[in-house]
Amino acid sequence: MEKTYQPHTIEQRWYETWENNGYFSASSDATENPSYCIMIPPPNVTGRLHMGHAFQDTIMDALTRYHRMKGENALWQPGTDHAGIATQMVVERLINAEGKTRHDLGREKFIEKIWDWKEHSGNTITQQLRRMGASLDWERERFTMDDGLSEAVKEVFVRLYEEDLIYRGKRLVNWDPVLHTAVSDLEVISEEENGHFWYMCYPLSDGSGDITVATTRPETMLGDSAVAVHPDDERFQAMIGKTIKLPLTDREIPIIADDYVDPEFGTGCVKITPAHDFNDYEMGKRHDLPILNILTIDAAINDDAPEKYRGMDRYVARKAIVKDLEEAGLLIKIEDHKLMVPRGDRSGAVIEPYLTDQWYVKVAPLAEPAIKAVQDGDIKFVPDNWKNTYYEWMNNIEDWCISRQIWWGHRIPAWYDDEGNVYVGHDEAAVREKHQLDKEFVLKQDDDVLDTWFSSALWPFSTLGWPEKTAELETFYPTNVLVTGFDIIFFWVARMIMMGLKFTGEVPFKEVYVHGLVRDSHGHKMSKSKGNVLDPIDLIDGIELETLVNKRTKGMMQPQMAKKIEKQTRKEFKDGIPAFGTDALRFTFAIQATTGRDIKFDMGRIEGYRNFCNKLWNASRYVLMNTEGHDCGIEANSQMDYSLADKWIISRLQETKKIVADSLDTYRLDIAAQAIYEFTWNEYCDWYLELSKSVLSSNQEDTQNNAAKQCGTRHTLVTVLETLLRLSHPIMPYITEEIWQKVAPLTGVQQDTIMLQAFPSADTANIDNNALQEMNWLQQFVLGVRQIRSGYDIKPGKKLDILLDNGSDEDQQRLINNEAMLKTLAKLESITWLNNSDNIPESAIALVGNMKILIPMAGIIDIAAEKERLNKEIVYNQGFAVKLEGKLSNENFISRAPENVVAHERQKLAETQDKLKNLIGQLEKLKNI
RNA sequence: GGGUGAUUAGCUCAGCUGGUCAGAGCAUCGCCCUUACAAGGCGAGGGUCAUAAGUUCGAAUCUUAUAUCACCCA
Repeated sequence: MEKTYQPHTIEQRWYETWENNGYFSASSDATENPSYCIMIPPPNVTGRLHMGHAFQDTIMDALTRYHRMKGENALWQPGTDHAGIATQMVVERLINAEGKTRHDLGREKFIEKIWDWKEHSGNTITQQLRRMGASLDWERERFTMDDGLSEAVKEVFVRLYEEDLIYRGKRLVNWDPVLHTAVSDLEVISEEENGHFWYMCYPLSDGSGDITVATTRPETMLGDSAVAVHPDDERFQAMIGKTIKLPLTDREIPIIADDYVDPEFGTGCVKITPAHDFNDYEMGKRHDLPILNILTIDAAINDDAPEKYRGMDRYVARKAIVKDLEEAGLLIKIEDHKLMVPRGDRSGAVIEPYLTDQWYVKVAPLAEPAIKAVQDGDIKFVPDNWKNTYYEWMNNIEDWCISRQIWWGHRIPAWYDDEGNVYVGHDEAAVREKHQLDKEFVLKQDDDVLDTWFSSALWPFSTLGWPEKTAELETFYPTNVLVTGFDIIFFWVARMIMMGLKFTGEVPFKEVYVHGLVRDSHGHKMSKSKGNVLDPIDLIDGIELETLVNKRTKGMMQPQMAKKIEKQTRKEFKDGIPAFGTDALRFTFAIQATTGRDIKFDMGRIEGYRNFCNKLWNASRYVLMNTEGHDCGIEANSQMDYSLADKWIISRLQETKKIVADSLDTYRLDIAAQAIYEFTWNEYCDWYLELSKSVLSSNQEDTQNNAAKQCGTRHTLVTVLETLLRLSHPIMPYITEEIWQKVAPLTGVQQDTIMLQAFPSADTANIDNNALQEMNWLQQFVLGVRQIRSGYDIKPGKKLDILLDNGSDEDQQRLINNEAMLKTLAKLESITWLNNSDNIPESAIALVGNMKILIPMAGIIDIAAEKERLNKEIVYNQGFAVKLEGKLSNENFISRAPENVVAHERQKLAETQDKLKNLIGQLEKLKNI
């Protein structure tokens, strides 16, 4: 083995081996072992792996590998979604570069181009998933535009339509005036921007006065249907019911009262534009106001507006209208104002609430059983309180706009005749047959496609072959757990639950594990525009500073930010990013997978866990160096004798196994990773390996006895390591496989891969409480000597002669058992029990229980310093004793606290008092010198 | 305006079915290149658990209020 851990030399090789040997494959046979299934939240086919994916995939892979090792028939289902708008834009850009538009090509040719693109460049992310070590069953990879999944989409659409759960209607949607399509709330990013408040004067029709309204969008006044005031607002009581002569138009609009209006905000009077604002739309419906659309699909003023403004872009019109109002003396003032501006995440254009014909899913009837499934516990959220968020949304759910005005996606299976009648069916032939329309009868299919989330909502069962009754559905549905971020509980999780229940009669998954969102080390969201994005692949492979700067600053939406980002990047990553390897990255994610909402990704941590990988690597090197070519206790005639250290580490291993398994079962990957870290470093490496050196280097006369001890130690070294590797494999697949290949044969196991070995299970019979206690004694002993050694700058290499006093029979026996180990670890030349008659030399003292460890001072220890050290120790213990005494002298404590707690406190006090007695005695002795 | 969550060592976070004068990693300080590992070893320092009341024999942990921050919804 190499002297240091080199991740890149092992990772790629093992992944190929695993994939090529079909180790990721699940069986479709339902009668086999219990099944375990996780659906990957399908990444966008145009996407690249980001930190959120890497985090989420680490969790899913760890769970999948864990269950696979437990012998379950584990399927982690891979696939991607077709990401309607994003994909269309990617390919459109390519065509634009050739000087053409998609309209030059036509719909069919353009879609062919997209498929071409998908074939050749659409799989970046699936390759990146492989770099993460993800054990997805690639033979089952699906795509939301596959034939099978498209079949499922059609089936669902038709059935929902036939049950009146899909309808076509004219409603306000989020409209992207650049892309010319409706977009979902998820695709609209609202951010605060600088704007203005325009105060406009609206004269009353009867000439009795006027009213001032404040608005952030003056151009929408052309579509005003009313002015609203709060019904209790005394200032405007007299005006309610009167009308206004709307400036710049020839319309009259009413003044209405509605308690939605906030009298404190602005002037207390709100202009109402039902066609161009979601709140106004609702108010318009309440008051039966006319809905006047004044914009075109490009967000220019349309022909229903006064002639003067027709054809003007919304912002040009804004200027013109403000100017005209000013000239008419109707503009009161302009104030600076910060407001939330909604922009399309793809186009960057300001989104318009816009009145269009769209297809909708009537959600309320579907939501009811979906709410009940969670209430009844058929689906559990982890952490549990996310169900509140779920209920909150489900109880206030609105109909779902599912149509999009783009070309790439599932085309809506609806046809129109010349009179505009609509026919819905699986395909045109089915429609003709059902409605008995003959061949000559002209039908035209709806141009729109379905929202990508519509097909994603079917993902848990469409990937398994639904609507066919497949073996896969039988075997893996309902799936076990959905792993997802809380940001899409509404958009995706809820919809999968509704669709799953509706079409399969069962929940799509039994649990929803909701994890946090990965942020930068300051807690900021990672975004291209902030220039704080980390690419997981760069953390795995490393990246030069210049390349990183380049990557972060090129192709920015706001190029003026580039300088700042460059500076910040150069400061934070002076030497670029070193290659940490996949396992270190995965471990970092796992140990941070707490129940919190944010994961702040700190470079210090990944570096620390890379070091942990190196530690494991080198510990393994040590084990191999000391076991290869020796009897490790797997021969039939091996004689083995276990030392205290052997029994102790085996006991601790059982406890660790239990914690890891329990934690994985409850989605606490952080606790599992922490337990692995602590066991490996603080127990196996720091104590056990050091103790083993004492046994393996010993040259006792009793050769047979000695051989049995060494054999016991070698056996423990390899078996504990082998178990630890299996225990760690779900989180760190590569390094564990690499080492396991070398270690497993020494335990008598010859197998192709660690992936398919049994996950370790705790055996409580192997927990030796005596060994745990005795080991604690040994550790206290060693620690006591080391503290004195360090306190007096005694060279680590200097071997000490120490004296023991005041020991019990047990202490004496323990010394006999472990003398060799103590000498090795504490670097001791000799250990001698004092007799009463002995002359006690001036010494530094350490206590193990009541036993005193004395290190004679002759020349090495300063008396004044030792006095000071003792004093400090005494003060500390006195403080502790006072606190305990206070507690124990409290009547209420004695009478009300449980007996075992009281007993425990009494015992602590007794121990502390003993300790004080010994320390004070020692101090007195030194004072007398 | 409504809701949810957070506030613990310089930094990043555990601990929260109340009971070892509060734990880890990183960072800091001291000694050490001891043949598994300097990406290391040994030892040390560092916190009135946001604030204030309350419940209790006992509160980081439960209740209420306040402050600050974050996110979601309107």
